[in-house]
Amino acid sequence: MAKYRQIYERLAERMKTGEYEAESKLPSETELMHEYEASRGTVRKALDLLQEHGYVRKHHGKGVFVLRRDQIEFQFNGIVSFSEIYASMLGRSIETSVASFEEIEAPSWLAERMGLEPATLVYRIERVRNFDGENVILDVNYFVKDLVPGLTKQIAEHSIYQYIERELGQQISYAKRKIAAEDVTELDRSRLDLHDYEYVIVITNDTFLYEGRQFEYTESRHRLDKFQFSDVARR
Amino acid sequence: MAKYRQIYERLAERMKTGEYEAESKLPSETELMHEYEASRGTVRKALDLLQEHGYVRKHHGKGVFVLRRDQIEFQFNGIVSFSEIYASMLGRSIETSVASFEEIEAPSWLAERMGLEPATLVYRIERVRNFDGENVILDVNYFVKDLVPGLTKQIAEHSIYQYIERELGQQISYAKRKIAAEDVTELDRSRLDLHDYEYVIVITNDTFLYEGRQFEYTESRHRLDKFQFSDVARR
DNA sequence: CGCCATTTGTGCGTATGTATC
DNA sequence: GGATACATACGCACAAATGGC
Repeated sequence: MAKYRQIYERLAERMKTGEYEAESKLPSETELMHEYEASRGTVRKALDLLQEHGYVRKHHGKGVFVLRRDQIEFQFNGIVSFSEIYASMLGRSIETSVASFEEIEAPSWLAERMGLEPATLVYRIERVRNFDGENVILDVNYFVKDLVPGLTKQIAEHSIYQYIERELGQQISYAKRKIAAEDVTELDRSRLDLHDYEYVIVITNDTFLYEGRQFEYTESRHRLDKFQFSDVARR
Repeated sequence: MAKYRQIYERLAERMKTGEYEAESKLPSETELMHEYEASRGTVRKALDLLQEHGYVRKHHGKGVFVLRRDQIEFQFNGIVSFSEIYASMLGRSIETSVASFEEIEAPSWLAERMGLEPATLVYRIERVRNFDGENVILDVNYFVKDLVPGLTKQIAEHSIYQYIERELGQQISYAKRKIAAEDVTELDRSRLDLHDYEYVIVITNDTFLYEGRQFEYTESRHRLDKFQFSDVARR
């Protein structure tokens, strides 16, 4: 591991254990240089990384200050599937069932949205998330077959992202998300236990690989009362 | 302006105008050194910044590649007031009216939530956002008076954040956000044109200064059909 | 396969600028 | 003004990944 990463991890650990207390000032760059026997540039890279990850805040002329712990706890940032968030927030797990798994030619609206050639093959997957005996979330995923080959129903029952990153070795780069309320559709009614809610919260997700190629479009449709989204925004 | 920022801006501009095309490779660090008469470290800082802001992707041993344009458009990340987002998305401006402005002792639920001493003074502000002749968003803000002194109704009519950062010189550090649907309240009915929607989308916002002190709690209550939230998540 | 040129990644040392106290 | 601390910039050396030969 790179030296600046080692320093980063060591410092992060000392903040987590409380050795460096919240609100306190970290040793100066010069002190850290000696302590870790590194150059100033290396120490600075470690500190930059700590700031980027929300551990500390640097202040020109004053020093580097440890931020309060609770900031780091709610790191729902980045690309996480919403069911994961949901599960972790409620402290319970969700049962997932694959309601539909097919290989189709991309419909025209999808091809246009994703910038695909006509007739590109995609996997279309419907997954229903059951919580406390009720179906409350419907995920409809579209994956480009060329970019995510070998997807199976078994994989879909677990974590597709894990498959993409670990098995295929593809690096996911970024996702565009949109959240809005929509009228309930027939599909929603057939898959979810909607009671008499007339609206669902829909999260659309366009996910891209590192070269900027889009490999996924997903709609995550949540029953109104079971939807919640959290994140932490930083300046 | 720092040299690496100048290089960053120049390169970003050349990508925006299409001089550097999407998917293409940028000149190597050595070439950029000569072109901008800068050291390699400086060029690298500019490139790092470009990557952080989603313009390019660096690849060890291969080069730096321009990402597709549409990625950069939706940069709603960071801390932005939701009305700003909303306005920029529709390409029109929203009219804001301050429906209520008072200085009160923090109610107990708020004191507990924000970790305040009992009887701490806070400003309570209600603002209504009118779009196309309809009141569709109600913002209820609570600001700790000690941390945001001198707030007035006039300031609330414009940008409170701007006041905090420019006039008070306070640095806003991060915000915790939550989005969920809630039943319509009496207050919603009295302030908004709700038609017969029974639910509103509520964004709660806890905002902190750089030392980790919370100075704001806000609820932004949106009529269901007028709510939309976008962001870009990066790994 | 190995070798090599290219390109980005890491690390060091140094000098100077700027903010804070 | 002086001391301290972070910010910027330069130059150099070597490591590691990539791709062509």
